[in-house]
Amino acid sequence: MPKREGTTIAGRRDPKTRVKPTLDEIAERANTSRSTVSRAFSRPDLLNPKTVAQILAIAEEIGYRPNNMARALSTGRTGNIGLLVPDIANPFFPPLIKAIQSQADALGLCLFLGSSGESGARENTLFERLAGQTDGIILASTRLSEAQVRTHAARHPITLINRDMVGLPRVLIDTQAAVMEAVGFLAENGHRHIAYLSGPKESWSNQQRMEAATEACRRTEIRLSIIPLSEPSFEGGETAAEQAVAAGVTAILAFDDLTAQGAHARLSALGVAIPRDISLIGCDDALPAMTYPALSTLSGLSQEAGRHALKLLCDAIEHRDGSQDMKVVLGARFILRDTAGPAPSEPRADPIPVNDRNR
Amino acid sequence: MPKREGTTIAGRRDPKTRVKPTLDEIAERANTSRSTVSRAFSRPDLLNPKTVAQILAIAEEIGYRPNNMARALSTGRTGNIGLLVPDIANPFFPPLIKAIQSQADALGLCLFLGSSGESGARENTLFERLAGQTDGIILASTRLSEAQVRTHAARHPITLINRDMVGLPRVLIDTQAAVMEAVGFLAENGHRHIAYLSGPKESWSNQQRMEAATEACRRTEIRLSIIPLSEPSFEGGETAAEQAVAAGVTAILAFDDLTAQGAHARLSALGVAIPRDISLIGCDDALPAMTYPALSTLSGLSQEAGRHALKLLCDAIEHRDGSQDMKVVLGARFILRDTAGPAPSEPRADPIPVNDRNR
DNA sequence: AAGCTATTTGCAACCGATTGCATAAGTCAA
DNA sequence: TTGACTTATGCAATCGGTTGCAAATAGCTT
Repeated sequence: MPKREGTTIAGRRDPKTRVKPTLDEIAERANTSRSTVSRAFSRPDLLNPKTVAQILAIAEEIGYRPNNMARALSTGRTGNIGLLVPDIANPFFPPLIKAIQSQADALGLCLFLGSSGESGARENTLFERLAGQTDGIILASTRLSEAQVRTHAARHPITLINRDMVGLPRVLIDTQAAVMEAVGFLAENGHRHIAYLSGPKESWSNQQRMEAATEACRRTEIRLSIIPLSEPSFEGGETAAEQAVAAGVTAILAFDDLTAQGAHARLSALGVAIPRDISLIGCDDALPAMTYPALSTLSGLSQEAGRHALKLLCDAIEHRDGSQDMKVVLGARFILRDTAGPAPSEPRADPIPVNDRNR
Repeated sequence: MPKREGTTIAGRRDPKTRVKPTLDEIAERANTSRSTVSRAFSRPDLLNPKTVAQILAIAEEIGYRPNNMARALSTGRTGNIGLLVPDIANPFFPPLIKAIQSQADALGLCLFLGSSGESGARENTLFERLAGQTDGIILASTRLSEAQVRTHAARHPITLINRDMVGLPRVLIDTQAAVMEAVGFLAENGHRHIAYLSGPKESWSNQQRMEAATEACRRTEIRLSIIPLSEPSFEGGETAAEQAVAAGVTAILAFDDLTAQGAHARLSALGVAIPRDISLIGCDDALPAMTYPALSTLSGLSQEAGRHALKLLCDAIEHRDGSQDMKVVLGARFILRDTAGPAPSEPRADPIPVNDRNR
């Protein structure tokens, strides 16, 4: 039995000595029962309007706030949702989190946020902790295996962002077409050897991009060097950029904007001019025009993704029966800004090409 | 009575038809009572080790997860904490959120995140919603009035970040000395008229910075133009930068890094070279080296702030009695990078000064 | 005034845990 | 064998709500 303020009388605690007002206190003051007070909030249509008014007035007066946890225990609905991301500090996520938070807010839902630090194990732990106190969870760019995700999905409503699994509600930002556009642009501008800075293996987005880049390079007969990032961070981008330079590429396609910025910084430090010597293209448009020169990238759509994800999650929570296969695909585009241009050997405005374009 | 899976028998629901395992199910299988099972988790020292082992084995076998909300209802402890920020997307906050999340995680606490969109009203609503299901709440850069904060603090443990209120636990990032350093640097480099892009009125940080800038300019006899930002965002910075140019300043001190980046973008678009024509200094070091050229700024310390804040909050939750006046102050420093330099009329490496430095 | 339906309310059993108190079992000395 | 202590366990109340069902009251009809 919890030790708290208030003395005990027959039945429940004496309302007068209680600190936080409860239904019972209102009931006593209104000279009615707990059930009636409860209904004044949840089903006022069942009650005499005068009764409702009186109860609401008293509630207001003593500053009553319904206890969410007690309600959840009784109804099985918590009014909370969870969001798990690999890394809050990665600029791709804040806009997404913001979109979800703000929409959840509008729906009267509270948001739990977890950052797994790119670790599947931590993501699992967080999921377990949150599963008990949420109605559903959104996994953004999950690093979990398909089996793990399915296990969780069997016990708790889930929506995925940037992970394609049949049977689960999911929102996908499709960057394949955009990657092809980007490679196409590079091909047309004389690039013959480019690098792709590859992100986490577990990342669906990374797989998609790598696949698209490979295919596009095959078609345009461009040589592609795939350089794995030690981690999808600014520092990872710095290191990888150096390897790209060593490989002798004229353009770099980075896993995301953060690594692209890391690459940018390192290249600049090495005296490599962008885009004169090397063209640089990011992904996600997470640092919109926040960089100078403005980074060429693939449009992000993280906010739209967040909105759709919450919508799908709510649907999934509603009719838990329906194992309907909901899938929303958002198409990204290539955004040409100032960090990508012609290959160095092919001067921009020079009427006389120095090199043979088809060598 | 909630309608759920499972048939009802005398007393509680029939454990066999239940979906989520509860204490009762374990109790039945272990042929013991609910209390014993409960103690096997919370006070195993009170039990026969063999009993504990058996119970844990069964729990493991059937995949038992304690119901957090039931526990919270009974103990009054939720194991959750809340964090309210004005804008998740402002790059100052993600590192702070990340630090808090990761430490909360280590303590086994779950984190609710709310973004108020710079609105005090929404912040209030969020607070109300979270108060019922958290043990305490951290308010980062709150936009609430002192009275509002005190009202909340009277009912719920609170810790403040970047808001100085006597009697409440708070973590302050003191940028005044850093602002003075920055202004000092500008003075020494020949700047005679600078602008401060001023953030939200409710922001303590903004008040601090404005105050320090005013004082430093008075001492160094620099003219200071205070330009209020329409909002503390990239766009706000763009607009304000234009006004700063119109005012004819040679240096800009921005409320934070985000607005500084906005200013940077607009200045570049206007053909103003940085730092040749105008020096630019941000605040918070939120975009560390993520910009090019690297932004001069005041060190952020948001992660340290987050860590301290969670620590203070936990203390406040422990001994709720103690209205001890805890205050942690972190001192920021001026970080000179590439966007600040000599005033334009005073050439950097020119051995023959064109203007009189002491004019 | 009796009969019947429609509205309002209250009773009491839940939700899934925790925990004060009492009882049962085990240990040991006399 | 028995009383005095420990040590382990169980009983049952409690946290603060929700809700199925039944009882009470009100409103109409004839």
